[in-house]
Amino acid sequence: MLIQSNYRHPAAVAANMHFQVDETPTLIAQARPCAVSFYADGSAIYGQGQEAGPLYLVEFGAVRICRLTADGRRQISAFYFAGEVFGFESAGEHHFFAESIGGAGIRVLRMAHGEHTADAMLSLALHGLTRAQQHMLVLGRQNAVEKLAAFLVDLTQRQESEKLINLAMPRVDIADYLGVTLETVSRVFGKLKTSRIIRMNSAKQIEILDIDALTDLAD
Amino acid sequence: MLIQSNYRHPAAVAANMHFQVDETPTLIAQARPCAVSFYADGSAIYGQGQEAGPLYLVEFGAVRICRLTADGRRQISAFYFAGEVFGFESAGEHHFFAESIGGAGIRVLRMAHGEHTADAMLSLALHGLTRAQQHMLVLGRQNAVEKLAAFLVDLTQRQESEKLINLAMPRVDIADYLGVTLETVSRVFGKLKTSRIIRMNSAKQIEILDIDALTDLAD
DNA sequence: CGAATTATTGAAACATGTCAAGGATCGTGG
DNA sequence: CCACGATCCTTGACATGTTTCAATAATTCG
Repeated sequence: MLIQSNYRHPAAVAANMHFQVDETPTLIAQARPCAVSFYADGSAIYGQGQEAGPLYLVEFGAVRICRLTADGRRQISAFYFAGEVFGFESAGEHHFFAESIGGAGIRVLRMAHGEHTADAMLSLALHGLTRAQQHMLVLGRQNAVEKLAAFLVDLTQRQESEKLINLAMPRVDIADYLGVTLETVSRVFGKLKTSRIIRMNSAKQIEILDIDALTDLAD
Repeated sequence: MLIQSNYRHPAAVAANMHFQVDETPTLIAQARPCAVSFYADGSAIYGQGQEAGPLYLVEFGAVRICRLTADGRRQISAFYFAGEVFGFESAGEHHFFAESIGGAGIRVLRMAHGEHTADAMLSLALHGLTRAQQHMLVLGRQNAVEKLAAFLVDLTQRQESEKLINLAMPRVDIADYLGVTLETVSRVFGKLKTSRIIRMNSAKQIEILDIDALTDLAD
């Protein structure tokens, strides 16, 4: 009928969560040290149905968390970048896929049990919940321009540079994150360009020219 | 209809627990007993910016969790019914509103600190996160018919009766939960009626005639 | 019973999706 | 280093689902 997801998935999915920066050192300190694994572009870090347990720290690159409908439409619920932790799930098995975007280095954090660990994880989980609810507002109540503005503002806040954004993911991933099509993403980028709000040095590198205008659009 | 202030034992409400069924008794056992408060239709149980801390158990009635955009658009991120627990937030202050729908009895659960409490809360938070992600898929990738079907299927699974649904909330709340307008909700109800998938005894009472068809639509 | 609220239905406008073509970019091998 | 194919991105024209605006009907409540 309607809304078609851009990306037809071959198979995998992952977990969920967002990280709380403050708690990350605590978690890492309590984890048993593990080597960093490299995941090639598109490869699954974990998948739906797989047993959950460890957390994952992104050392470099990016990760997407996604879920599919029966007919292959895809929703990306979150992106994770260097320094961020993901992999939360209900104790038991994963309900989503976690996949590398353009190649990523991932460190596994095998958590010891204990009160401190539980507190740190709770804090992370609650933070993720808050982010998830914010994203529901974007998905349910914002138009395409507002969605993309919100996405860009989020990226500026999570990355080092205030002005320059290097998009790790292709348009189709942005589309599936925002609940639109990749064509719409492309068109909105065009509008933001002609409005002099952003400038594009290349398809993957965005320069923020007017962060106030962008913030206003984002809500 | 109203079960006024009669405390329902956890075991008795376990059947319609939306959150992790197993953990609710644990939480209640660890909470210091508090009286049940009544919140009139539309009144706030807590609001944005307010300090978070306790959890809340719905004794009767229903609750909506919502957030507004700057220009007044609203997104409801979750409903909670009798026997369910809500009030999770990042430690600190609430980022959303919790409001009574049509009058609700709420018991405050003031949690002790400790490992068991943290584990139980973590479990609840992770479950909530999984639900949030599922709802993102609905908001971002499903059309109006699929959205409403998913909503009805969810209700049948959370309420006692398999066939009869008593909608606690008005059409506008359903609309704001599903990210559509109330007119669209009404029109989709009409389609489901003419398709013989549901029947409406009144605007608030829905009879499921073909749960398989509904489940198929929901995905 | 009447007023206020809530729900339904219709017609038209609009945003976004769909389909299609062309252009840019990237990586690889000659 | 260039050429080539594959992938990714952009843009246009048109179709369509949903919103918007408006009017009527049903329900609730005092």
